[in-house]
Amino acid sequence: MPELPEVETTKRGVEPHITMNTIRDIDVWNSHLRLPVNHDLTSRLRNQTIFNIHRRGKYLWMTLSAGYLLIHLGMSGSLRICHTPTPRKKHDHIILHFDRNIELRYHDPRRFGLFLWQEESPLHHSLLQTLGVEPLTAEFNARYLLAQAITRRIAVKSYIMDHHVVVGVGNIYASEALFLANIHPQRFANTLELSEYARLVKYIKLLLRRAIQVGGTTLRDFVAGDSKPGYFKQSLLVYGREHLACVKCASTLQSVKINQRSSVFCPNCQI
DNA sequence: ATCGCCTCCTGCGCGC
DNA sequence: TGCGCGCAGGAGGCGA
Repeated sequence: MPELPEVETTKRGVEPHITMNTIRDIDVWNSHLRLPVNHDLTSRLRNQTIFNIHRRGKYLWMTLSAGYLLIHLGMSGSLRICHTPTPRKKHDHIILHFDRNIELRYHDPRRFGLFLWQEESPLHHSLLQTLGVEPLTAEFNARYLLAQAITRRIAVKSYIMDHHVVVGVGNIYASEALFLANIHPQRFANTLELSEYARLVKYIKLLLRRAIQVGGTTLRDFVAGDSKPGYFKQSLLVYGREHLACVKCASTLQSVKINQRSSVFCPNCQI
């Protein structure tokens, strides 16, 4: 579910409720995530104050009194703020109980996410060490993409979704950005020119910024941290529109599988 | 070094 | 109404 805008929206949604608030109790209903939740999570977190929350790629991490909490939402995860008492929903796997009757709930039907206590800064964790540049910084630019692509004979769509290159570009935004930039998703990454990467960078930044502004794309059950649904989905131009008309030229949009991921594009506009 | 395939898991929408 | 099937936004690990 979450791409970078959803994760950023989640961060902003939960931030005012949990920063400078203290965890008093922890319920772990299911510890079987992508990596198992620390067996001693409850004793580690009890009576710790959360000082701040950060995002790196699609990872969220918090600084606590005596350590760190590293969270990834996987494909179906979400965090939400509840006020005691709120009935537990199916797949609410971890509940942090704070002062002021506030709860932070980690909900994840597919359990591809992470919820890890860390002694050291998560930035040193092997999972975060190999991440590429943040898409909304100056480091992410056409020259960088061109240089990194020299040895990459893979579909450009797979290339921009590779988080060792740039973080936070998932299937939806990759499809949308390639459409706006008029670039065919199956072109090999090492065949694009600088001007093409410049267009791609421009539209990736534009799409991500816009999605963050409106609070993340709504898909299925995504609800932002403050329980307000995002409403970006209606502006998707190709994702989920296979067989419909291209908004630019009215040709019929096609779908191909690229690395097991459905990829919708306009065969006329994208070359 | 690089690439593509597989996997973890549940829920949903579709066609029959 | 019920059932089986394919598909889903992530990302690490594996063999080739």
